[in-house]
Amino acid sequence: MNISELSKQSGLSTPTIRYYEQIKLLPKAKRKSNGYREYSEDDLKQLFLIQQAQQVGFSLTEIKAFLPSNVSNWDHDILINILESKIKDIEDLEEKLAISKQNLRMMVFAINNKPDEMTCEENAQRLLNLYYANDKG
Amino acid sequence: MNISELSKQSGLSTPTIRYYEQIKLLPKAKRKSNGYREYSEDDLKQLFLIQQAQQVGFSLTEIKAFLPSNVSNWDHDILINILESKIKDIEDLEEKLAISKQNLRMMVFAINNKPDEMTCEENAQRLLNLYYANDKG
DNA sequence: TATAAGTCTAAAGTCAACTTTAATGTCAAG
DNA sequence: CTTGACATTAAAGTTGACTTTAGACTTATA
Repeated sequence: MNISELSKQSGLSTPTIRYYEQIKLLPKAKRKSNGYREYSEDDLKQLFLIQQAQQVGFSLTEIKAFLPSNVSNWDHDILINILESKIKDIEDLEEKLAISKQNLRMMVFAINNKPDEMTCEENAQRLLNLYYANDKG
Repeated sequence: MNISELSKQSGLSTPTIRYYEQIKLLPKAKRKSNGYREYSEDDLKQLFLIQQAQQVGFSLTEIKAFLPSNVSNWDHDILINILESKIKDIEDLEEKLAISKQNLRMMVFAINNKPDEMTCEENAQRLLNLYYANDKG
């Protein structure tokens, strides 16, 4: 498929795809006789994989290290180590997310239950304190 | 406390703290007679809160909207809506994280169980396919 | 066959979130 | 009373991840 088709299917703009090739996040694309890039389903898979990794907070540089072409050059134990450290990163982030979610829920609760005689300003301060009480204790 | 003390306690550099004031993520700091900024424990709390929000993927612009001073100006229902949409964002991200974690675990497993007669290149391709089998089905 | 839509490259521009620089002022220790 | 650590500002520079621009070539449509 041409680049615009890959763009449609992947949800990435064509300049982004060319940019990924430029920074070697994608291998140099095969070219047709007219010089146009030609892509396969595998390229599409790669792009989905990249997007997924990006969404969970990995930088393009980090992702680069995980491309199969790179992965195959690696020492088994080092690779396992890196993978497990990524799993740990994710678990750390999951914890932070859980805390933040709980804080947000508490804010919703606090706002819904603001005592009538309290001004908005006072309530705001009260929220910040609640937030912190939860955060630290 | 002075800016360097706040820097130490918060883990943010002094230029970053000044930068946050500049973009109004922090209120204009009180000044001592000599012009030095003076901070309190509340400022430290704010910085922790900002860092926490940042870690779970909110931009500084988004965070700005949640500072108590801004929050107090808001319409109750809109505020609740925003908070709940943030909770949803977090839940979406949690799902993605779970998938990525599972994928990483599967890669670890696959690497540990690579058939002896397979080359690294072949194994890499096999991993990508495994990754995708999991991803889509 | 002209015109629009798609492709190419290289280079410049953008935006967020900082950091660095430069030039200057203040304070604490010897 | 000077030296060194800390403070101030405004402005420029950096990095990551793209997007936009400009000029040229190719392909599909009216």
